[in-house]
Amino acid sequence: MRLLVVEDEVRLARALQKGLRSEGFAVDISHDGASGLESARVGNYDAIVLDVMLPRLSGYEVVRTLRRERNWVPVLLLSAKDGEYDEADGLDVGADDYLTKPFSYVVLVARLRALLRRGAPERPAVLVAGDLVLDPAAKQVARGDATISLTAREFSLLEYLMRRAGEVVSRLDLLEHVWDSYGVSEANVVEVYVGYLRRKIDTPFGRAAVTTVRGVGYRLETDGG
Amino acid sequence: MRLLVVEDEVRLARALQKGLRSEGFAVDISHDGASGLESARVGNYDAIVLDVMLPRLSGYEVVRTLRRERNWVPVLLLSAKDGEYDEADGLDVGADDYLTKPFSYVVLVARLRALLRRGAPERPAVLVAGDLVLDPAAKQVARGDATISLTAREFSLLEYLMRRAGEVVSRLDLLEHVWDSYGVSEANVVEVYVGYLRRKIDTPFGRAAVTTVRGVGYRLETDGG
DNA sequence: CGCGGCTCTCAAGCTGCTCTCAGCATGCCT
DNA sequence: AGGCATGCTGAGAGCAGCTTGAGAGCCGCG
Repeated sequence: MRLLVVEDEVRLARALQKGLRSEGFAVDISHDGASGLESARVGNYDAIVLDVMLPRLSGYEVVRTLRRERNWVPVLLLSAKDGEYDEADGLDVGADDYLTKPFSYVVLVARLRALLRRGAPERPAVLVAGDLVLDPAAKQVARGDATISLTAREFSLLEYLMRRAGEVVSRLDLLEHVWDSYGVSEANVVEVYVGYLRRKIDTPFGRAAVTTVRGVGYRLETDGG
Repeated sequence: MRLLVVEDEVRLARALQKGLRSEGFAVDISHDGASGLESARVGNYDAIVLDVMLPRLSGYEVVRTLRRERNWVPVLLLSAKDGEYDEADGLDVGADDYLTKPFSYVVLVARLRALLRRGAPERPAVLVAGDLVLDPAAKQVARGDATISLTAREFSLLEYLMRRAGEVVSRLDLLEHVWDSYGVSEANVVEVYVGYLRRKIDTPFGRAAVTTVRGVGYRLETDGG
């Protein structure tokens, strides 16, 4: 089992390396966010232990970036703060587990083992379809390198379509899940909003992620069109 | 994403509804166990937030009943007690996650997101006949590597034929099952549509998946022709 | 209080799907 | 082979369903 430990505090990093090695892990160390990200990309690790407070690039940024790049290596976050916000943020951002400093070494090893057992999570925290990426927590959408700004309604619509990517989703289904008021709305809200969405995520890129299936509904292509 | 919140404390329920709506969820409320169960049954929710201490029917009972009815909607339990027994009970009973009151709103949202992420419903199987593949959920058809675009009627026709692959299906049978209106249609709709279908799934590939059985009907070859 | 942005309604216009009809091709029986 | 029955196909009318633009109401913000 090959681990990467990203931790700027040198003594703690050393201690972890030594301890984990004695548990039988192969352990590499990075001391800042940027080099940690770089190592994570190329290193083919079985798991990563990642401090949140890091120079150059925070642990959050590192996980988020990895997940954007569809790298689902198990990540265990370490944070000095113990606010609830941190935990939530970390998990939202795509980490798999979380420990607050000061942590017990034994607990760390136990959690790591659990992570490795579980393997990479089958479902990432961000939704991906081809070059379309939607981050529910950050409320952000990107196509390729371009960040796309959506209104709340447009975002919900795209999120639901992406969660059911590949399937045809009916208008009624959308009314029920994206608009609270199922049956209340008589008019063609759904059509209108699909139109808005296409103008933002399809037209500028000359590709169609959202397909109309006449008489049935709409389908988001799993390959992003 | 459509959520049901079952919580008897009116102010908390309101607050949750407001907050979750601002996150982009569609939120319904029930104030007791019995009506919550009823809503859960018919509401087609993506997830349910369920208080344990409820009038008329406890949260435990609600989950237990749902699971008995083979309803696997993701459920997050909320409890005022914080003994470990509760958690175990809740999870035993079939809940997917658990929070103790007082809980952090941010954590609730993060856990909900995790639940929704996990709750990917697996798609129903596709129909296969030789190199012909039909996906009812995606409303898509492929022959070998080529994706074929069919109209709604053509799709229904092929789907019915594929479900009865190998059998000879009569015109009357098709009128009844593919065209709602059995007997209404006097003309040769079926022939016409079989024609359309062949032009799309047979002619371009130089093979005949649909065979005419004179005086009887049509048969879809199990080996795709 | 005015402004801008978001949500939703409405109506007009267009696309392309569905079905009919008529004529042609093919198969079957004597 | 001839003649009848059955199935196939091309053309086109009608229309349901989708798209789009314009604009009204509403809310939050300065």
